Amino acid sequence: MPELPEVETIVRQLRNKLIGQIIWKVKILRPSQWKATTANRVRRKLKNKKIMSVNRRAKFIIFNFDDSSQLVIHLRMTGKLIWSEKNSVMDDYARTIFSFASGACLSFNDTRALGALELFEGAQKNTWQKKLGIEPLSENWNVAELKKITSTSKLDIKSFLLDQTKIAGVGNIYANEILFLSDIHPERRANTLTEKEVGQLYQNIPQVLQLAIDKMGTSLGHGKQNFRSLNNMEGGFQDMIRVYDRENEPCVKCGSPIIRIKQKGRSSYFCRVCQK
DNA sequence: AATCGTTCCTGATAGC
DNA sequence: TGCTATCAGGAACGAT
Repeated sequence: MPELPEVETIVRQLRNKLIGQIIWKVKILRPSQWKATTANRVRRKLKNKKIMSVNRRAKFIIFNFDDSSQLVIHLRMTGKLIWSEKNSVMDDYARTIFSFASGACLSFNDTRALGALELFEGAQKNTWQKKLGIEPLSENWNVAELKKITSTSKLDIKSFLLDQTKIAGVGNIYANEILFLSDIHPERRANTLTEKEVGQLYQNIPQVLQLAIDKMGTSLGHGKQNFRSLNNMEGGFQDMIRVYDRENEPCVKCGSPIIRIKQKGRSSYFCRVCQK
């Protein structure tokens, strides 16, 4: 499941390929994944646009075009991007294929088809990200703000970490890992955390995400839902996972079995001895 | 305003 | 073995 580190990995790989490319044709095999528009409109609008830059905000991938419009892609659970210098390799799960004037193409593959694409232009530009919270790896990341937003939230801290309007980019794997490293029980209410615990989160959130970027993400999962970055490249952070998907396995610190619970329909994994 | 439950989607898996 | 029911979960959405 692509979270901030996985999306950042893909964005860095895409930059090397996409900047300067001009869209020639867009083949849409699953129109429902294009939000608020029709396949015909997408095809018409995107033709001849030149990609000037590729960026990330939270878990969103952004293509900025020469006319200042932007294409925003969210991979959700199983979205993948496949780059080809020549013709596209057809795949059962190809949902939208971008062909470029250079002859290269980029295929958006998505097994579960939960991913979303949207084109923004003019006044709508950047409105989509207004609701998103602080970026943990940006200069906006500061302990005073983290203290403020935790102290005013009644959410349990695990759900807080997943709430994109609070902190942008953390998903289920890293939320669990961050709480383990911070010795915080996932069911603790955000507004009950001590100053020391908020300090732990302040350090561990960017630290875990940055380490995961260095490892090019986490390739954990079953079969076709396993994460791969551009062109099916495997990440390396799965070897460093301490609690996620380790139910009943021994805690790496104390040896007691890792517990699994559900919070708002999401699995949480933790050590009941180490996390208070 | 903040929080909660439901929905989308399909391969993997558990249980019979 | 083969079938069926359940699960995985990010975020939009409507309800509270």
